[in-house]
Amino acid sequence: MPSRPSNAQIVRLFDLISDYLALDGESPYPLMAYERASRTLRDYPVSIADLASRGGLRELPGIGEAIETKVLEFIATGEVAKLDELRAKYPEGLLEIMHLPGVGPKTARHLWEALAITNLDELKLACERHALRGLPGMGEKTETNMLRAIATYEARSGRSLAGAVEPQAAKFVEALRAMPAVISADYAGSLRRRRSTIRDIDLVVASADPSAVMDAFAALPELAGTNERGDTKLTAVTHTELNVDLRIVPEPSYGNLLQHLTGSAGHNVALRAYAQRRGHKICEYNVEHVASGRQITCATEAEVYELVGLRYIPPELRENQGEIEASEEGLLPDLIELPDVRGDLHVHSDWTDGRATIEDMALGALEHGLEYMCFCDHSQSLAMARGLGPDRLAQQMEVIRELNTRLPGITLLCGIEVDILADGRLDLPDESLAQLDFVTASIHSAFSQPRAQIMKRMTNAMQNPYVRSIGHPTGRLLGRREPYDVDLDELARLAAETGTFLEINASYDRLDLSGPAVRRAVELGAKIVICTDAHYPTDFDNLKYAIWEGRRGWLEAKDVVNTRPLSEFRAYRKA
DNA sequence: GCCGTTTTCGGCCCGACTGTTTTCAGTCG
Repeated sequence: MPSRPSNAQIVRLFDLISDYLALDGESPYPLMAYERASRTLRDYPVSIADLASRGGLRELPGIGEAIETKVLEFIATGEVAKLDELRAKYPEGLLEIMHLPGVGPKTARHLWEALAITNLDELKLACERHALRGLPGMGEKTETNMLRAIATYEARSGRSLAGAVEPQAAKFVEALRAMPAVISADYAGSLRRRRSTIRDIDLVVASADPSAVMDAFAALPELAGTNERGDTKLTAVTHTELNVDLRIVPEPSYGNLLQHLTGSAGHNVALRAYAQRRGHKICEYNVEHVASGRQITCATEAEVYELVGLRYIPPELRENQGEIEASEEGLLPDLIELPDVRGDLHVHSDWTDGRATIEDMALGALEHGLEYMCFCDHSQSLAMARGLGPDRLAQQMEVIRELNTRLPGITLLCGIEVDILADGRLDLPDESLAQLDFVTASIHSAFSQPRAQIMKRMTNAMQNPYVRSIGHPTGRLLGRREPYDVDLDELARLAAETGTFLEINASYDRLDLSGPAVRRAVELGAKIVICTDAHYPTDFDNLKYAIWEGRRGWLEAKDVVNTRPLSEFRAYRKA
């Protein structure tokens, strides 16, 4: 009997089956069913194998008889016959190829059949040798685009989205804090610095009984297994195939270790050099006063910084980007916090690609303590999202205005996320835009245009008197799509000049603008709006990710327009 | 392959744009 498979192994099973079926030319609906099942299983927090063994699998949405049978087959035998059949027909490397942006199953299979390309390396070589342009439907541009896509793919290298991982890390911290032997617990590392992508979860614990903590931790149901275990350190792997490092120290050194493991490496090197010049030596267990040889342990991180003569530096700033100098000179920013945000100006509904009604989205915003919110559904050119033309937009306005009269506690505004078309025109006439309280303009097409054309589109949009903000200004999708070729400095200058706001989009696979871009934009005089781009009522929870990204960009509430009460927000005018 | 106050078959968000072409695959949220 094989050992119990991890959730990630089971999820991968169905990802593979649907990928191979796509190569095989199967109709799209079984594929969609496998993909849906895969998403459901991926989000399931504890052992799927246990659930399946109890016969509970079919209670999950999207799991029917066929998929349950395959999970049980996999648990019993470690194999699935259907997948083995498919594997025998196609080289595995085709799957990577078909997941490149701009490439699909048909193209991947075509490349294999016509040029015997079976993996990314061979594809790269073929592009470099211009072997693709001889094939029907492919040309010079195809080769360029594929080479760029391969480069992006190779750079992503196994990092996970912080927004997908943080809830799990927070649960680990909660579970640790509930253990009797635990005095303090936090996550550290890049997750604590609020990087948008992370490699693993670092957990730090203060306890006098490390062995008891490790025993209890290793038994948590979210863990698929443990790898190594010493006296003070344990490494494990979650069902989602994320590595978790647990470090345990005595309470007096907790601040030292937390500071050390939060990093970044660059920050710690700079901090130690700074401390050395002031006669101190910092290590992960204490701060040593070199002249006297006295070693001082720090129960809190703040003490570490105080001991070397610095003001406390928030984790988001610890990237060796001038934070030590700013701390020394008393010039650290007064960073924005989640409760500072009073309104959300980018919310979708089921009138386009949102998944909830206008009323449910409004209630979601109300429950999250927002004072105002603006519906900005898609405009007509985004047909797949059933984007709004002038007539449906007018109808939607009536619905929103009516609801606004009978929903106390929150003000509902009418807006649109209008597409900036490939030629720079907006997707709706000014007469429509003029009716609205707020207009966000976004690029959703022709991403690969040269910088001059992208900037022409941005300029046209920002110079429109009704466009109040630019949505997800660079279009990046973390780990999946590079930003379009935006000149950030020019964008920020234009934003400042025209009085157009720049968005921090809170979707955790966007976080666009990025922290560093925010810092630069504010330096150049741009004002920021922080928006969820919510498609579900629960998406208002994502606001915190945009706050984190903003904090990484040294952002203060005063530079964010939707931290203002509604009356002040309304008073902002375009230049 | 899943689902059902459309219950055991017939739906499954749906149309313009891009790069390459003369009929189409893939992408956009």
